[in-house]
Amino acid sequence: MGTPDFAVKSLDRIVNSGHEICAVYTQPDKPKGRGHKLMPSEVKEYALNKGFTVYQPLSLKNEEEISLIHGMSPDLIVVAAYGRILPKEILDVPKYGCINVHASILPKYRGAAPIQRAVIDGEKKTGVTIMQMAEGLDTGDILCIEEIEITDTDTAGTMFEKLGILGAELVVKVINDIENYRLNAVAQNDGESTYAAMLNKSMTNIDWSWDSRKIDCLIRGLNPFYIAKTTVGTSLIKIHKAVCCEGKGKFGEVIESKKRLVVACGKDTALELVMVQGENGKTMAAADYLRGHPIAVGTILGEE
RNA sequence: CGCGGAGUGGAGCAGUUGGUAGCUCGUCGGGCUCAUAACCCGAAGGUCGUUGGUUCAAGUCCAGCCUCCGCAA
Repeated sequence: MGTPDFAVKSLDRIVNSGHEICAVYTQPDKPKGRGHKLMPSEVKEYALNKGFTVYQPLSLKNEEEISLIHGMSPDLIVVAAYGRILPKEILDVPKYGCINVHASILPKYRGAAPIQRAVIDGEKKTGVTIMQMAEGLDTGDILCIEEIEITDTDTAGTMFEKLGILGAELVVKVINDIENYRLNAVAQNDGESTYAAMLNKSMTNIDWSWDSRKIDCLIRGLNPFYIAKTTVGTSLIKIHKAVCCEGKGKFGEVIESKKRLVVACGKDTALELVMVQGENGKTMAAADYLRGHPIAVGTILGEE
């Protein structure tokens, strides 16, 4: 059970390691993209390609769905970024229960956006946890954890990729020796848990009073799901990529705008904007942007 | 039928009420300088996304198509 590319990676590894797949569950097709066309999830595309049976129920909390799964009598259900709650009746169906591939070092960053939140918070490392699923949200016993570094240039996008691969390897390892891992499961310390709430658009406006590191982490943690933005006069500008650098000035003040575009931030730090995108434009290097949209030194960003 | 924007020399943009296509940067040549991503002089480079239409005349107006992008999910 899963939906995005992150889940495809695990599914693919499971398939390739010779396990039998009785069915693949994914979210229903949703209208997406320009024109509001109905688009299948990445998992669905992969599964159909491989010829698996695909189910896309709106909810699993009803008799029909539960008995359908019962009928398949699976040994194990593997869930990765599925985005639906499994009722207890389903958790209890498989011989080995349900396991989940979660992209954080539990009990930290339980919830919907663990990868993005870890990058935004400036964490130095994150990881993948394979856990036995319980009724609470990401509260089950831990079967296996592997950590991975977050570098200064990682974005939520690159971490998704890395963690997806790591998760796929790890989940196969656990499945192959499931009985042993179950015996050595460790309960989570609920007192240390934190919750990674979903991202929303109100976070995308850059607050230039923050120090540049914090702003950079926000930019990288949102990318590519959202792109952080600010304003130049009355027009919007999105910032795809930035890097911390030397300099000081008023919050949001442009202190260099010839070859490089540098903005002063809080605590006497500064941020060089590297890849930007103007309104209705495509994303481009800051120097390219400046040729067609000159910005005077001293301009304050984020103010109308 | 979800809404909206854009396609102009290598790059990024401008082009007003239709009438010789401009700007910043880059490139090439020359000059100046101890020196430079600096400065000065000069040059090359565009069938204005595509097809058709209106017109004496279309980058500019109209219709279709292609490509890209934002909102929304």
